[in-house]
Amino acid sequence: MQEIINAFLLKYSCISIIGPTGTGKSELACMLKDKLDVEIVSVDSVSVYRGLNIGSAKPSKEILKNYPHHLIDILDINDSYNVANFYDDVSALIEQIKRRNKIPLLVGGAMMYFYTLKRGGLNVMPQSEERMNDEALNIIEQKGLSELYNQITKADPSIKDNIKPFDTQRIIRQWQVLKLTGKTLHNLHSTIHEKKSPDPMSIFWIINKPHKRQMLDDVLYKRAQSMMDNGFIDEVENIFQKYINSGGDMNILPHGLRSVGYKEVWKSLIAKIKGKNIDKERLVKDIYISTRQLAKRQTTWLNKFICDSDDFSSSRTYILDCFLENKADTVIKEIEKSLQAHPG
RNA sequence: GCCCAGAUAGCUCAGUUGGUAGAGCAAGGGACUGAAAAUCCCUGUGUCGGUGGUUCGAUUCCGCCUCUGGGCA
Repeated sequence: MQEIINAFLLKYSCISIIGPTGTGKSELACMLKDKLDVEIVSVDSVSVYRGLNIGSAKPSKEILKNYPHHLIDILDINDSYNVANFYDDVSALIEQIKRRNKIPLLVGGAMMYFYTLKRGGLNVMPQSEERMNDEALNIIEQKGLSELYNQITKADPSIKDNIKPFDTQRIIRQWQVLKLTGKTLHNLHSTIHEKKSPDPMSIFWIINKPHKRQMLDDVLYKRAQSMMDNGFIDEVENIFQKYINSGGDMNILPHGLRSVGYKEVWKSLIAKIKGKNIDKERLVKDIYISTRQLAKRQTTWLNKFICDSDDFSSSRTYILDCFLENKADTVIKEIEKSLQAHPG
């Protein structure tokens, strides 16, 4: 086994298992850990939050005990986290893990996070600031979103090509960056990259997905149902109560709760306060639909990954059928094959 | 049995003073540089319940029928 690891680390920096939600990526990671000396790094924008367990499909406490994951349970639900934070964290982790002579195994479905690794980092530009977000939201409330949009497109009309008039989130971000630097994002994208680990050419990709997205439907429906059976509502309700008791505005979701499943349950808890009963069946259906849409967006990323890059036709990439039986063995075989392939 | 209200896109419903229709959601596709499980963009032919009548022309007006609510017996 040690030989494979040495050979792997000579050629690559990490393995990335990437795929839509519900395709068994985590299970695959654990199975791989049984066969290879890896350290698992979660690439998931929701599992980073403590307390978000059922809805994020986070591995159970027992599993985490035997199969520790980095970047899980590192934040409080009110903390914000973003690609830049992730990029810093993952870079540091990869270096540390390699130094321990183990293979970093990144697993998850946060496609933009992976995309950032694939393109070798972010351009240098200001951090997103909560304070400025509030300022922007204020302007939107008083004068409307169009006010911000007018400001940014006046500074650079070509922004219209990249940001549409109703894209609140991107408009706010662009407005911030413009205020802080006097430059547009587009300008800044042609400046220096923050170059950190890993080198994009040194990532071994495993794309874990079904042949057709629709093949996942059944899995996703059952998953929504079993979350409900396992006390998902209670999980969110506890967080909800604490949040309200500490003076939180229920109409403004804490960071971690702005995600599939959580936002649906949160909404029904607000309705419950107003005297409406929670229709569990309806909720399961809503969560299912929302999850399915997420899987669609993730698949669009994957298609882009697969289509527009030469990297992805190389020996560094393996497209794995997520419904296959012996996935771990298949992956190891592919890794060995890749190591035997032409050097470099 | 009688009275009233409905029947229009996969769903919820607008609408057409008569010239064969459009929103939201869903669905499908796409974008993506510090919120990304986020945010946004593009895509609408459907026997307008059936049938007969009036009309140049009916989804729209009228009759009958079927079904679904609700009320009265």
